[in-house]
Amino acid sequence: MKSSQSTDYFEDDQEDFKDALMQMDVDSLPAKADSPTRVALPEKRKLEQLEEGDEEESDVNPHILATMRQKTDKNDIYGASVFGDYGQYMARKRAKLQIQNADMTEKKSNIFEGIEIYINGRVEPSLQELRGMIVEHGGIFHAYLTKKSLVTHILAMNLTPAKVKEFARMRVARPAWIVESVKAGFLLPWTDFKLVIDQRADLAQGKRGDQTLLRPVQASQLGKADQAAGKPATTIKDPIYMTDPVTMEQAARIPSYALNKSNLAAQRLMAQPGWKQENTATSGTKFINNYYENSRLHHLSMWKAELKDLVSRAREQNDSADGPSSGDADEIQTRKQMGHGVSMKGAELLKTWEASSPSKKGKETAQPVLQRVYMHCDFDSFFVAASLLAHPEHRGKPTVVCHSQSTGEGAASTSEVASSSYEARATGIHNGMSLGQARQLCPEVITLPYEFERYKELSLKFYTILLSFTDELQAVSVDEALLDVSHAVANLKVQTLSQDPASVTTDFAKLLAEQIRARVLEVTQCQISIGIGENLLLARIASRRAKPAGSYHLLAQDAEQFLAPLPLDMIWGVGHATKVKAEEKLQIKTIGDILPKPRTSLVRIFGPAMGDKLYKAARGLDDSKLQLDQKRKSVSAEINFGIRFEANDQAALFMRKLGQEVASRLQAIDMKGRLLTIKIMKRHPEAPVEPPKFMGHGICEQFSKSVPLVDASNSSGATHDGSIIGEAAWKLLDSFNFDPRELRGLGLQVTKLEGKEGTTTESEPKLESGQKKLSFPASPDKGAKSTSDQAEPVVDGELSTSFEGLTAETLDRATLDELPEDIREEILGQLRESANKVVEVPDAQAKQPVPVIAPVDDDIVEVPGPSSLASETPRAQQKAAGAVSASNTPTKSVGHITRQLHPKTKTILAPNTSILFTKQKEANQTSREELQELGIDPDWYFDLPKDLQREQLLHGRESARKKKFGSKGLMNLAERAGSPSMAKAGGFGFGLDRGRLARSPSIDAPRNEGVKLEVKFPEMVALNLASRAEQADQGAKSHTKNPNKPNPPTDLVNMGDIQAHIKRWVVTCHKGQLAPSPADIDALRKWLIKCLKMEGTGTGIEKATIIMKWWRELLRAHWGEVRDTKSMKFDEEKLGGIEQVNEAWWRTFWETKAEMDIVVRDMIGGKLSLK
DNA sequence: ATCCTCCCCTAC
DNA sequence: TAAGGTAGGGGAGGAT
Repeated sequence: MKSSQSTDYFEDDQEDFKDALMQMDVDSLPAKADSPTRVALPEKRKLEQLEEGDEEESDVNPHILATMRQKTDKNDIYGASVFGDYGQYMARKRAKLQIQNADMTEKKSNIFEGIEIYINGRVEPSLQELRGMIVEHGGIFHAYLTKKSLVTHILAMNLTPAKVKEFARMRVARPAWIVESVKAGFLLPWTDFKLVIDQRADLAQGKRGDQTLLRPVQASQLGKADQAAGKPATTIKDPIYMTDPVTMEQAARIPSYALNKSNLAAQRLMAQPGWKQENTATSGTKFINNYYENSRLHHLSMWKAELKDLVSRAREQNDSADGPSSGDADEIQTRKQMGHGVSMKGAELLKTWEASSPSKKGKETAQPVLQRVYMHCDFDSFFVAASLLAHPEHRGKPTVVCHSQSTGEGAASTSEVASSSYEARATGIHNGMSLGQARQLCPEVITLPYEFERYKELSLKFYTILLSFTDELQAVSVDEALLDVSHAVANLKVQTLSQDPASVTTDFAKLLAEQIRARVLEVTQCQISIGIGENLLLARIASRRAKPAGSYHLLAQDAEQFLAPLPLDMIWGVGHATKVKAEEKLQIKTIGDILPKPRTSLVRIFGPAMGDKLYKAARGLDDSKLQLDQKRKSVSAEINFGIRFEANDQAALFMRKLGQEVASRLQAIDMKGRLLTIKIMKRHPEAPVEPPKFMGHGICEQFSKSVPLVDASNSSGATHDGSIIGEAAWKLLDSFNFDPRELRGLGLQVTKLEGKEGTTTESEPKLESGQKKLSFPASPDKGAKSTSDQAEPVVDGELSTSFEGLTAETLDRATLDELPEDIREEILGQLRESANKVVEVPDAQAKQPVPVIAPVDDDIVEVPGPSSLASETPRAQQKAAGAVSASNTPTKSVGHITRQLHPKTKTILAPNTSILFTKQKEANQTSREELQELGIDPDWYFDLPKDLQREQLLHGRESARKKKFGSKGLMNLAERAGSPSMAKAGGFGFGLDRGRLARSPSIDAPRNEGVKLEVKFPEMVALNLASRAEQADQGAKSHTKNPNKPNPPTDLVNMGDIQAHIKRWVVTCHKGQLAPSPADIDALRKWLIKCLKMEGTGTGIEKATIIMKWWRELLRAHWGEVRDTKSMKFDEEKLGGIEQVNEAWWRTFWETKAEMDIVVRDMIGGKLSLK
């Protein structure tokens, strides 16, 4: 590993800080040390922790630090400094860089950047050697321990009792930490080397855990002594990792795990029937919805599915664009020509060039092989980075993202840290630990709430950019992707060489990586790191080394040496279990330890696959390929949190709801399954009734069982019927005869999937036109109806936050052309605007990638198929339409804009399509007949004020036109999830938060509701609630897209009117046993959100609260409470009918509440209270 | 031998 | 209060 390849920080903007630097006293750094001695690596370490190991910025030199501190109140090294906020943060970064550059001769890396160390007592290696290593790799050595706060860590091999006490709040590590980190090339978690004074062995700990943590450790911040009883205070982090201890074995790994300790707070709450009913799985649907909305892991999974689909469709689009059907795909073509990776031209040229070059000869000439280049790109502490965009004041401070926002100092929160800033990691905090543990390590740690919406937006931007470089991309997760940039690199090389032949020695892969990084930083304001390698193994490992904020090309020739000192689980696919097995059976601790082992031994112990993987990995080899276009093999849903039943009817209700959940997910991707497997977690007899983790499952025994699913209406028996699945699920659970009170986790998985017709594997045969095979059968695709007389497809909001949207907004020209001119102009204008935002400098600068999203989707273009489909759900329609039109007409793209790039607030307030179209000025002349056809009650209609009548009418017409495509507004999750686009996406909805939102009314409730009643909620302005500023704001952005359109109605000026309006809505729907229509829901939600955001926060929130309470009361009065355990016996008709409508209403209510909570949280923190 | 089922393991 | 999901790879061992 050559340091020359190490990360480059902010190489672009150094000048800005010249002056800042001038003021700084840049001392020469100490001399270098000699090579470290080899030391065994600690056994536990996790990838994430390694990542954590790299730290963020801070000052390089004590003098600078001191200077900064002088002007600061806090001693916190990461605290505010003279430069203030973000500016200073960046300044320090640069300052550091400058200094490093100035000292280039000595500096080997930045491994210890931000680390300030004091060495206590005699050490081995010697103090001189350690000091050399520290300084040489970017750290700061302190000869004296004047002010403890200036030192981030202390190195020692032993401590006197007095010192133990003195260093009680410090991080004390063994010298091996430095030695091993240098050897590894990046900062290893210091906790792995925590100095243990009293050695009792200890051992491992939680899997994710890293630490070998010991107990008496330095008394460090952690905690006090060790734990002994399951005091939360155990040593350091006692991971009560959630996911962790499920079995007794796992629990045993966690020294501090309070096996016998019950969570008293939880116990107390659980004792309250009311609380339990409201907050545990006992409440059924409400709990499920709420839970999934807030589960980060659930979101992670959903996002991944969506992104895979996004990428899949992007590739598909490109494929067809390559084909003969050039036609309208100009955008695609353009992108291909401009982009780096799409065109093969460069690669071909390069092959030719290389083939003809003297060095390459022989058969290669005939078939030159393109050098593979893979990149692993991911964000640096994604969640935190995302939140910091809105809270720049916290930059540079130890920050974590978690659910609990309680400020209580002593609060031993069991909320899990999902993401931590590098500053936080420097204190020993790491992802996966509880907030309580984090607070022990760093009492002043700042907690930020989740912002799922934002993550998705950033992710879209990220993927959009990546796709502009290459479409050979594998979505790994919301913040991570693997790229095959072989062609892009080749292109860049050819391009550059043709202009500057002298640049042969340039590392074009790294050059490209920096271009990508710069682009992502520019667009997202977040740092990503990129690892480069000729295979996936190397690329993934290189990205660790690249962090934070850098890129690193791990050359094959250096691979073996680079990998040797790394812990086994740095290898992708190797986790805790494998690591332990390797150590126990073969004494293998590092990747290098694998080298002497024969392949046969490895295979014998780890099996053919893993054995071979390890054997190759040690040699830097890996033949795995990017996984593109995988077909779905299973669909599942499980909840292992908050499961606390009293009786079987509650468990039965839950299983049925879960069955419906799984069914919904199957329907969303248009698949059916033939095998149902249930997974049960039951409290371990020796585990406390209430585990340490609040509402957690604690230590459990697990069971599973499967049964074939049989759907009489389908020849193969495969089904996606919620009733069938739900009933089978309950039977399975019931067959175990478990005491319902002992259940702690339940899950359902459906396998043996098949597509609409035939098996998943081959559903494409039916696609006629021998076009290229569409990799994603379920994806409808761009077959836009040329004849659509329905303007509806041109949506804007719809894509907005959904991933598909990201994809690109593809507009059907014909559709567009049919729009009234003013509206068309408006849309095009917006698109242009967006485009400009994204595309840096339009035009032909051939080298800059065009950040335009791949023209993937068609959601927009999608038009409902023939009327025969009308009776199906929106999703089904989409699917069907897609299936039919799939390979024919290529999409006509008018523009590809990523609406996602718009600021969040805008997204939220942006008018949805329905408004757009509704606003068309048309006479509101109608007849009772038409009204009835539109599902509007004539009497009610004529009672409305004129403006409202118009709204209603237009809305009704629009709805009728788009039939069930209803929710186009999509600004809110709910709709998004329910949108047709999502359906095809294969994801279950994506709502930003929860798929189910979207689905709610449209899927779970009886069909044909949506169109019936359309209630248009008045614009905020009309309520006189909005301040002048708000009005101005609205006028400027969120208002209507049609400038000519007059302001909305002004009749509803008081709360009473609004309430009456809602009442009408609820009552009318109740009469017809209709679920709320997406359009109405959207309208109400938008109204509420606007209300919340009004100037003078308090007022708006208060009014919104009143409305919510009012709505809730109406629901209670007309629909009653949802959870009626009595009527829970499975009755298909019931579930399929009224009960579902009922549920749809409640779900809508709670989802709306959740959505508002998000807004409120962003505004003032906390949630909306409806008490 | 190969396939199927029931797991465990891993990743984010 | 907290929100410990979800999908795919693959191994062990039995059925074919």
